[in-house]
This record gives sequence, structure tokens and C-alpha cells, in this order.
Amino acid sequence: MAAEGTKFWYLENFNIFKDLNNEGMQELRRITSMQDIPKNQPIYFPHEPSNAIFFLKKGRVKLTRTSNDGKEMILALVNKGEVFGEMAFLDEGERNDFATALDDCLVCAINKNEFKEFVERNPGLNVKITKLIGLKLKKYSERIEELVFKDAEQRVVSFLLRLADENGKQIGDEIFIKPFLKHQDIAELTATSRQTVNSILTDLREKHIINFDRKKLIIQNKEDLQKKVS
Amino acid sequence: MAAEGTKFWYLENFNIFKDLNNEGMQELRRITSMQDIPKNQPIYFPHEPSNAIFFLKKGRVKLTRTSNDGKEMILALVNKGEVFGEMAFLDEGERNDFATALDDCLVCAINKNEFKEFVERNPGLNVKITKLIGLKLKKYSERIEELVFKDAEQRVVSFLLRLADENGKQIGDEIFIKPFLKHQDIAELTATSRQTVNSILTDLREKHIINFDRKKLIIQNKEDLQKKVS
DNA sequence: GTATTAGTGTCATCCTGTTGACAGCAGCAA
DNA sequence: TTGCTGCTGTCAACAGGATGACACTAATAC
Repeated sequence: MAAEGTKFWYLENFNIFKDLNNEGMQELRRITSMQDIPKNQPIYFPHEPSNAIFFLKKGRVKLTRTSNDGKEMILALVNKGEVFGEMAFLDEGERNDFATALDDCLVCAINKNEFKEFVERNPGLNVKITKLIGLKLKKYSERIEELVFKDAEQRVVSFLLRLADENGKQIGDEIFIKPFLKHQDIAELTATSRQTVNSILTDLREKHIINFDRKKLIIQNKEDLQKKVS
Repeated sequence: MAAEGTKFWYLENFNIFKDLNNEGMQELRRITSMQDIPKNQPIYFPHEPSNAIFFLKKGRVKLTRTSNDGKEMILALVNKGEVFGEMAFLDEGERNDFATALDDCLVCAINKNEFKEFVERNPGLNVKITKLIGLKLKKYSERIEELVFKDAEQRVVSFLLRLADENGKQIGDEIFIKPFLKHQDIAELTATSRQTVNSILTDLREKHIINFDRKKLIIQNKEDLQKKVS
């Protein structure tokens, strides 16, 4: 589902390291450390000093924030091949989000200071990092727009469509997404309640637009889904 | 109200050009063009090609988005000394927001391609641009958090406090903000309705926490205001 | 195999904030 | 001055969705 070769930079789910030469890759390997993170384990906490950026090799990660009165929201999902915690690069003093493994993950941690020196020696990375952050900016602005303009059903449907693009496999005329998420997570991603997510999903299932269980989601009729948010 | 000299980069409302040497400044001047934009006039439209970035010398600008069914929201307010339209630098093909002058403005437009070449010759700018975009990212993430966690009154109050920080003048123990905004604009900034903004402001006025008319806002009791969002 | 826990399905209740409607006011134009 | 237009103030009616409660089912642990 990756959109390689398109002219739109923000569709290239880019690996910022792909143009490095051999020495570059070796050096990069030297300043990184691999970590296995079991499912549901934290990767970093809010208020912890920001001293690394991460590259996700395997699994999924969620970045969350908690309100003063204990409610949770998911800021973003991170998929295999994506970078997270990149605000460390901008001298963010301490984390203000909370990164947790959604599956068993393999994470590649790069020390912030070593990375900065590395970027100085490989200045081509600068633009890539800027684009990476610009990409997140674009995603966030779309998120804001959604929260303002769309109702609960449209937000959930938009999320399902995004999920299909990022994690779906087309099989015949259906799109399979596996593993799925629990309803509570979808609620925290779309700013609704668990119950509302459930009733929206159930309703879509009754109309044979989607099907799902705890493990997977199947989009049976993408067109009808898209009509709901057009 | 600017927080110069603080250790937090994201509080430095920074002029990305301030460390340029003389030649740099001269060259910069060569590739920019000044434009007077009268109040309420557009600066750029959605879907227009993104071929310049802007530096606001005088006045205020709003960046808005419109939903399919015609509703408006304000993505950000831009104050004197700030950069906007910077996504052009990242090869955004066309604008996806709408920039309008809120006052009579003086705007400095820098051609995208010439600016890119300029940055290549002044690589110190790279990090500054990245931080600039990172700053917006941080602001947007806070915005999302607000939309998810806070109710209408808290969102409006948070906005007033931000406005006080960015545009307020402390006189005695009161903070003056002038010019103010119309209620409709505040509604579009805080994702509420004009009527709700009005009733919130009126309520705060009755409690002698703020005072306002069409021209100005006075914050009489910042502590009480802060208590509402703590 | 059974117990325990985590997640799902469903409902009635309530409440925040939207909507539409209209009156009053300020500011500008002629 | 008169009129027009855009903004503010207020209210009643309505609705989308949150909340809490509880039964049910799948997954995991023992």
C-alpha cells in the first residue's frame, strides 16, 4: 500500500536513511542500539528526558497523552519503518507524550547527541528530517480539521480508511487489516467513547460495509465507507 | 511578553534570520518582495500553487480551512515577526489553507526556489527552519489535546490566556489586548459556536475576571482565569 | 477444565453545546 | 439624519454523544 514513486513527498512514507552510503550506514549502526519491547510495555514516559530518537523495526507503537483528570488520548500510531520521538532532535527537554508498544516490538534507539553529530557529517539528512516533521505537521492539521468539522461517525470512518491505507492488504475486493485494535483504542484515537465506537462499527457491519472481530477488520465496501466522509 | 533568553527553544518566538551576516541580509533582501495587504484581503488561497514563504512585518494574519459544507475554522493566528506559508519549503504542491489579513498588513514574500538556494548557501538556516516547523507541530499537538480533553469554556479560556501571552500588554495588574477579535473568530479558533463564545465571555465579565468590547479585551484577574483550565 | 480477566454489545438517562430566531447596538455611507 | 450592514446579546428547542450499568463472550492463567 505504500505509494512509492509518487510526486507528493508527503505520501512517501520515507525511510530517511535510505540514501546513506556504506560508511554512513556503518556509522549509523554504531550509534544505535536495538531493543526488544514486549507488548504493552512502555518505551518512554512523559517528563522523562528526551535523549534518543527511535526507529521502529517491527511491531506497532502508540503515542498517548493523559489529561489532568486521567483521561487518555492517542496522538498517533507508529508503524514499522517509521521514526518516532523525533522531537528530541529539536532539543525538546523532556517527553510530553507516552510511547507504548502495541505489539512485541523491535526498536532502534539513536542517541540524540550522537545523532546530531551524525547529521552534521551527513547534511543531506537535514532536509529529510524537516520533511519528516513537516509530514507530522500535515497529519496533525488534518486531525484538527477532523475534530472540528466531523461528527463521531465520520471520524471513526476516516480512521478506518486511513488504517486501510497504512496497514491494509487488498485480497480480492476486500481489504484485510490484522491485527486490529480494541474499541477503546479507536475511541482514544477519534475522540469519542468506547460505546460510540462499538455502535458505529456494529452499524457498519449490519450494512455489510465492514466486518470485524477482536483480531481483524475487513473492509468489504470501501466506496460506501468513503461516501460517509466525502 | 516575548520570552528571550530562556532555555526552551519553543518559547523563543524566533526570528530565523537574526544570525545572518551582512551579505546574507543583503542577499535575502534581494530575493524578497514587500507587499501591502489591506484588512480582510486574502494573501493566498487553497489550491493555489505554493511558491513563496512569507514573513509578516506588520499586522495580523489568520490561516483558515473550510469544510465541504462551508463551515470555517481558524488553524492559526500569525503575529508580527512570524513566518507563515512555510510548507512551501517542503515542496507542498499547493496551499491547503487560506491566509487572510486581519488588519492592514505588511508582508515579505520570499520565492520558494530562491529561498531554497539561499538556505543551501546558509546551511545554518536548516536547523532553524526545522525548529520553526517543530514549534508549529508542538502547537498543533496542544491544540488536539485541547479539543479532546477540554470543554467549550476551557478552550475559550485557554485561548484568552494564549492571546494574553502573545499580544497582551501588562498595565498595572491588568492585561490589555487590542485589537481584539470578533466572537465569530474566537468560535472558529476554539471549535465552538459564536453564541457559546458570547455567553462564556459575558459570564466571565459578570465575574469581573475580564472586560471587553468590540475593540479590546482586558484581563482583570489572570489567576482566576488560569484556575479554570488548571 | 475451570476460573479470572479483558474486551464487547446494548440500553436508558442526562447534559453540553448547537441551531435558529430575533432584538438591540455600533460603525460606516451617503 | 437616515439607513444599511455587520456584530453582539439572549433565549427556547433540540440533538449528538457521554456516562453508568450490566450481561455476555473471548482469551488467558492456573
